[in-house]
Amino acid sequence: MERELSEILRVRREKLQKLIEKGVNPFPYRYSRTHLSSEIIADFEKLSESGNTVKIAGRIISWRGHGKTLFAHIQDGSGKIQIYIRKDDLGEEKFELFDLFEIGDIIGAEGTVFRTRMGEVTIKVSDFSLLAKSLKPLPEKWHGLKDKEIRYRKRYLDLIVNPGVIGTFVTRARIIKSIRDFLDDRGFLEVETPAMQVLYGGANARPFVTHLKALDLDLYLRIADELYLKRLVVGGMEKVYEICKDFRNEGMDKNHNPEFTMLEFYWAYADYRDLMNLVEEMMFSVVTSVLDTDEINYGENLISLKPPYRRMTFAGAARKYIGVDIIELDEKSLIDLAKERGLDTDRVKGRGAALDLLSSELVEPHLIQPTFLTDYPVELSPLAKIHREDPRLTERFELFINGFEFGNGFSELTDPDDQRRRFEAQARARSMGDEEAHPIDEDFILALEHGMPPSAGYGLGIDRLVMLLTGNSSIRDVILFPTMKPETPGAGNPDG
RNA sequence: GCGCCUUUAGCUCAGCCAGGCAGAGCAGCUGACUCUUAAUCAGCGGGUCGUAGGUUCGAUUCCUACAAGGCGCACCA
Repeated sequence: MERELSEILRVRREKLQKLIEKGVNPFPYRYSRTHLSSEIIADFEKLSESGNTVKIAGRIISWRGHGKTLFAHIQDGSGKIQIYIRKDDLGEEKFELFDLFEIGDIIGAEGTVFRTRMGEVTIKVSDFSLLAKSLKPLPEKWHGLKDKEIRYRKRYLDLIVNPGVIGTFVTRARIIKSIRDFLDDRGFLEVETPAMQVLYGGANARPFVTHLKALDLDLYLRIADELYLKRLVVGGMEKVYEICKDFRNEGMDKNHNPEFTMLEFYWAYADYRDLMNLVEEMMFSVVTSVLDTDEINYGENLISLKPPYRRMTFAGAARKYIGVDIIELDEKSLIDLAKERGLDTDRVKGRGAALDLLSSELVEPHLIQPTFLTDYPVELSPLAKIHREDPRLTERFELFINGFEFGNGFSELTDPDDQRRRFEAQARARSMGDEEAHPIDEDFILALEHGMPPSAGYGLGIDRLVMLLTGNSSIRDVILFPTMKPETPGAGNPDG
């Protein structure tokens, strides 16, 4: 230690030392608890009548000393409960030992259950032991920990002192479980595909690159698992899904973290219409099993996730919200239209990008209640099958809720020759400077050449779904450890 | 990537506009208190004012650069 410890830290070290001198192991091995705090509160009547002893364990989060008695709250994984300590009950020596404990310490306590004059369920402690000494002070109990930087960097503190944070991540886990249950129940098989790929694909995004020394080979972290899952459909896995991290080397903001969690599933012998029915059923199943309701308050909007969801074609929605049949326009007319509506068209390259801009800016914000936008222009969808009634379109849809996209699905392109032509169009866009355009994946085309059954596939950003169902407006609040810069330059280098 | 804002005690925040000994509440320490609950009462300690420069007799305060974070815009899921 170069710097002198502040008093607050020095006192904690001194208490640790005194405990050791008294023969107390400040970091023991185990504790047999009989109840969680929530169980004691739930079973209070029975426990108090029987007079049975309960044993709990957790962190001291508050402390109210009264001379020869003391109240404190102990927080465990299920909640918190008050303990009551009396010198008369414990004897002088034991009671004074408690003086060496403090807020932040993890202790075990046993005793009988009663209700205080103010009505709070409380444990009257007959014995206790130290389970872990805390050498750092906790953030304040009343204001909590507000500094977002510390909350994200030291999530453990956020979890200890800010009520509701654990709940967000419990909900997250339930959402993922309910998706698994839904798909498992319908015969989908969960699989794992490579996170490190020789060639990336399945989305338009810039990838991360890493290097495998053993093979002296550059590898890409996956931006999507689509092309691998479709290879599995070729191989006869007719219903597959994967929930995994994808990695995209792009901007970060409250809707984007460089690593994020995606669900993708593929369903052989179905088309995008079947898929929309399944997706709305899945969304309803998830929200009702997790929240016990099909309605969500998000911001100012009350959103109902009860099927059926509104379905509008891309062109129809544009006619309704823009008043123009944009699908009939060429690139120049589209850009003129965008400029006319005050949009920034500087970065727009190609007809597809112009259509995308118009829809994103002028249509999608209107889609508050769940809406499937269908039949996207072929330029925007290099992996989707051509529409059976209009060769300018694909059989693709995106689901919008509250103006944001909650998934992207289509009748999968299974014609290897058409797939090659689409890849080649992407390659041209790439050579024109579109860094996010799809690279040609010969190995994937080869797989299609062996014959892929007609299929429908869907992708859903899990983090955004968690945001929707937990009412959080930043992706960083639904990811336990969001990506952060190191506090000091070089702090991430293990060799110093 | 651009713009705006933030960074002061362990935590939550004042102070800065108009330069002059570094402040409060909680937490901590000492004492009182055997049903408190933001316990109360009396007293005490605690600071690299984000980092580095500049201006000045003197900088937490003014200026510049840098760093981290937040919000908005742009891009994306």
